[in-house]
Amino acid sequence: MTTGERASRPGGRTARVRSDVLAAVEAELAEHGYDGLTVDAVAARSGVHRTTVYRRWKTVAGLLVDLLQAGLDDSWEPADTGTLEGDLVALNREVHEALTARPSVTQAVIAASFRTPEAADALTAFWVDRYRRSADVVRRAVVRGEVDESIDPHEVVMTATAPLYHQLVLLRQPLSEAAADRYARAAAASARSGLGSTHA
Amino acid sequence: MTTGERASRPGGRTARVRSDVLAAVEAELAEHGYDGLTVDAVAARSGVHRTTVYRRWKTVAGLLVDLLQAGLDDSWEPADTGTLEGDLVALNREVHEALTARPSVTQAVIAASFRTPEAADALTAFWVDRYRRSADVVRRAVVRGEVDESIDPHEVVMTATAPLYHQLVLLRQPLSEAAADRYARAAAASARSGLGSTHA
DNA sequence: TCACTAATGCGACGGCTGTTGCATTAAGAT
DNA sequence: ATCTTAATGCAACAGCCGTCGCATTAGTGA
Repeated sequence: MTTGERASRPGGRTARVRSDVLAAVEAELAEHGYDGLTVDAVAARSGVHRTTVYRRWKTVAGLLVDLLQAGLDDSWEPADTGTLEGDLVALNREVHEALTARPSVTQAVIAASFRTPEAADALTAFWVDRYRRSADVVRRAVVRGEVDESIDPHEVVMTATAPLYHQLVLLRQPLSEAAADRYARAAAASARSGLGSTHA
Repeated sequence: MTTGERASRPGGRTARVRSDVLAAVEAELAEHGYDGLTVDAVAARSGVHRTTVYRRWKTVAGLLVDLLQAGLDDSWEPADTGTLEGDLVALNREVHEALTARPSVTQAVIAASFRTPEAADALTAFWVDRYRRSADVVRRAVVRGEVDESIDPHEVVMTATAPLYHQLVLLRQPLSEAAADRYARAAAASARSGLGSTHA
């Protein structure tokens, strides 16, 4: 992210068109979900011509990718509550909120990632970045002496969050916030007892 | 599944058309993946007319759903190795195999489930059934006295398998069979130490 | 064997998607 | 102010997708 945007003519109109289109994408997404997201509808709502949208964003997935990058909060970092369990619970609540929100932009982007490789790559990059940052909660726990250094940070975070994605995205079944908390606590407990060690 | 097939005329041609079309779907899927799966291509390859395919299966997703149901092994049940850990490892290897196979019908069906509600419902039903049966491995462990009866069977299985789906389907990153084994063992250990209790 | 009719084949159509060539507008430089 | 040219607007087009009305084929029962 923070990809310099070195266009040869980044002037007023171009920028205005982009923000108008992305706003339209978000609105259409909210109204009709990803299935109802059409280049034509976005063009009509934004007041920009169809051809322009096709030329700059190529596909519907491209629009979503751009929206994702534009809205990327580059300063995101996991909350620091002082304990591994608290950090993981906070993390899982964020994920839970993102996946159960109506409409869920996250769900829409996931759907898009199954259509075009570009969307898939953008989403993978986004998540790799998020998981890399999230691993800090485990490293902090190691520093505090809360867990052993042989623990694999990535796996701990994965263990905590994976059930949420699995249940809400793939299985498409309800999952309470309490259940999300439970998975977080289970991951924390597992790490503290040394079960997440890479050479266990 | 085992839905009686009470068509008003289930005669020879109808059955032949169905098997020809489904065979074509499988072949097309193997060659071009889900993205390249077209009703027209399926019709051409099977020698059945476009209109017929549209009338009986409605959409591409419908074809996949039917393929899924036709190939459904209705007698599936989890392996019984004698220990919870062994059962979960065996389970995770099955999931790992299904998700890393090329081409993966499972991956294709997942992709389809993001397009039409019918495919989503079929997939959800399929998975609910699988997880219900899989929960037996935990119930057997309870009977053996291996784990406490307060353990939630569903959550144990979920904890073991979710990371595989998350890593291979959503994050789209490689995952070794050894890593799959590790997640299975972690879930087993967590259950044995009582961390998966519903009232923990 | 013969009628009955469900299932399929066939051709054509309307709608939507994405592309292309050309005209027009407006940002940036002199 | 004027020029240059990137970015956008515009209209028309080809291609694909899904549907419809009607003709034909082939199970099914008498």
